[in-house]
Amino acid sequence: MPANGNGVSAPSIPDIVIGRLPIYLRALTYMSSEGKLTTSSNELGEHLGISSAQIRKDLSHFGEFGKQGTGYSIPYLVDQLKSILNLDVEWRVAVVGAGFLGHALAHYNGFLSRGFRISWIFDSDTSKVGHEMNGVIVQAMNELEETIKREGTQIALIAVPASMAQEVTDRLVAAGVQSILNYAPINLRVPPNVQVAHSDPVVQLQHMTYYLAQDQRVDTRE
Amino acid sequence: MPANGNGVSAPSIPDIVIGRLPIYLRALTYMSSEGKLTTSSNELGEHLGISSAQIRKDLSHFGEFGKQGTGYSIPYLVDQLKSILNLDVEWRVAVVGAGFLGHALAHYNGFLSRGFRISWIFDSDTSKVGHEMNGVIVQAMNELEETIKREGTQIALIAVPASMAQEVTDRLVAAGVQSILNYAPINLRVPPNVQVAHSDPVVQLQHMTYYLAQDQRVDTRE
DNA sequence: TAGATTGTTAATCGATTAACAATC
DNA sequence: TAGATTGTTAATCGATTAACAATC
Repeated sequence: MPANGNGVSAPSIPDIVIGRLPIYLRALTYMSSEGKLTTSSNELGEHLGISSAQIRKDLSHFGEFGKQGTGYSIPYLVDQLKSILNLDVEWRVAVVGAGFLGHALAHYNGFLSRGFRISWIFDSDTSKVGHEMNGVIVQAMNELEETIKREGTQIALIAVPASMAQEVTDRLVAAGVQSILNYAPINLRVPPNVQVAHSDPVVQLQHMTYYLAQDQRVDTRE
Repeated sequence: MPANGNGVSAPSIPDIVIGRLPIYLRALTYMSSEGKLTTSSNELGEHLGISSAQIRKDLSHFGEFGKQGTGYSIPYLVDQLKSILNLDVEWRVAVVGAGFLGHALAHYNGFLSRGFRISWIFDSDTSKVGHEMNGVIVQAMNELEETIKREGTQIALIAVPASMAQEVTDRLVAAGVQSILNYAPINLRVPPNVQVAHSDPVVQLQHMTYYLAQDQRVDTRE
């Protein structure tokens, strides 16, 4: 679901293709860190468990990035993918909720190296407000709207309890946030111009338990 | 990708359908907590932004759970979905890595109410070993194999740095783990009989930035 | 040059949707 | 009974794959 709501019809690229580009970028960055300078659609596909045809088809939506006979220059393709994904500048991100999860997000090193900086943290608990988390001062919830509007914040991570998540969402959206990564296990209602992604580990685990044989489980009877 | 590797051909149900069942279950549980007793494919679809036809088709793979004219009993459908997903007993889960993320996972309340219990935590940092995290004692990494084998652990969460994730995976798989939820931002290699799910917030954010207008971003030049 | 690999086309495959008879 | 909604079929839509001419 593109959910970009910009109303642009035209040769729109399938959202499922967009969703694979960050995976390609991650794999190429990894290859680069291993010292590799070139790769082929076949090699990249084997690394990811994806067919080489799919990789070539996906990339062909955006241009011609390879060379017959030799494949792709990794640094060049990394640059191109970053540009396509609007990662040529750093995105500043707000975190709402300074509990265990907010804490983990604030300290996660993986954001900065891949285009994102946790720049604001909000929490309703006054005992947390004013304290620093990895260089960011926790702000009170009543400062949320003013800060988001003033700074033009477009991206927020929701790390509050499920019971608060919709209310927080409504406030973020009203203040101008365009993209939300939601860690609360509920379905958020947002206007069509706002993007929401979900992170719910239980959904992922429940998907996997379908394939796990019952007879191998720990028997909790007595 | 089913990746269940059990080699069973037959009237296998599409993996994409399996992946939606936990979403349905979550929404139905939410409706139930709101006091609702019945729903229709139309109402559930509106709640989730999915067509009613898709919901009926998905459920039809497993049986007939509704009544013409009145729809679905929520408690009954919840029970059925839990049974299909093998959630009628509690799954015990191991966490590898007791950093900020491992800490957040150990303290997350959402697991227990939805079928999973964090029962073991491992870390290589000897200063963490022996300390309690939400009722679980952190064990040393060299106890991993023995514990996993003895307890028959089938599910593990990987919350270690990317540089350690493949090695940890290999050890988990060798010890008998069948399903892995990986929080490290690298592609794990596993045998075909082992399931891997990824949780990488940066991948989700990069997907969304594709749709964010460049001219609205904060300009970091100057 | 010979070998390798791209970008693209057409064919295949699979998933979603629309429609409706059945029936509560 | 009349209205509502299911489960299912067939049609549509979209995504993946196989194949290959072009060319590095």
